[in-house]
Amino acid sequence: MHNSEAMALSAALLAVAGELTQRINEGVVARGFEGMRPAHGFAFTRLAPDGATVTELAAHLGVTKQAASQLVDEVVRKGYAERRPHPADARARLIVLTERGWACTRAAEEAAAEVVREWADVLGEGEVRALRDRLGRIAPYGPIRPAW
Amino acid sequence: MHNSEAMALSAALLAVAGELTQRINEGVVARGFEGMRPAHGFAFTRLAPDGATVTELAAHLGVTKQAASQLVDEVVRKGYAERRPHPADARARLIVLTERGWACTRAAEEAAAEVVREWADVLGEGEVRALRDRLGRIAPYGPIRPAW
DNA sequence: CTCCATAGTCAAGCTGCTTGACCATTTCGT
DNA sequence: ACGAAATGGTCAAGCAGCTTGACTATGGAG
Repeated sequence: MHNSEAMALSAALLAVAGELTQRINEGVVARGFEGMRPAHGFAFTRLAPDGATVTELAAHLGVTKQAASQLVDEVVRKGYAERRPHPADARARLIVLTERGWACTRAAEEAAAEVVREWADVLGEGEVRALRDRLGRIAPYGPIRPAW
Repeated sequence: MHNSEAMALSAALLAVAGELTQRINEGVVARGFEGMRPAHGFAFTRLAPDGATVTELAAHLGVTKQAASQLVDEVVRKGYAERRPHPADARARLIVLTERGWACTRAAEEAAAEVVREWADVLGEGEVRALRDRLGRIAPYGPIRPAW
């Protein structure tokens, strides 16, 4: 595969990723969750199962723990999460989503599903599943980083 | 397709896009082009064919023309591009890549090809081509936006 | 020729991130 | 068991990249 083909793939991938992020965020805001940015959503996906500490969140987002703490301040102030004492470590705090935080997460899922449905209209359902499987096989493990 | 499947696809897509961006940028820096950020690369892809004006660049990147002008200042100062008088409009300036700018673009292509080759090792060459084709069919036309 | 739109820049301000410093608690080495 | 080092978290200051607002110079429509 030539370099120019690799660039074409890269460009398409980044364009699709950029549009997806923007569309999800717009969908979330349109559903009444104002002032939310994409980074909040990525934080929520880490907090969703059982909560997380600030340090874990920082690692997930690929930023310093100060930046993560600041982001937590913001979502706590807006009512999407709360800080609880950590059950096993008195230094740490467990950040967990509130009911409003869960509602916002569901809104993001709906918005994502809308975009994916448009892709299915173009590619067909099976192709979209194939896309998911293939991307899943090359997706890295590390922190989620902004595309640029 | 359920919402959770859409989210799985979205997460994989964004993770892959984030890693690709980071790896390309690291590859560019490792090849001796220090102080380059991903945004520079996206600017270069617009400048590459025949140059562009600041306003066109701003539209391509989805930022204000002041921000684009500032970015041009930076790449001009670093020797990757230069401002020339526009052949058809005395208000405008045509921003074109220097030889060093072209070298940097080639370095980005090599770095991208390296990452794509790793994908081919996992998925196979045919699957990667299929990925490119499908992403190309759902890629939007508008400005290239940062993933978040 | 007049009037408005457009290309570009200068200046000021904001936001989200970084680095550096610090305290409280846990964990490790002996 | 105890002191030292590591870890979780926050406060504070600074910075980079972006925004809005204001302005000049040129182009184009009537």
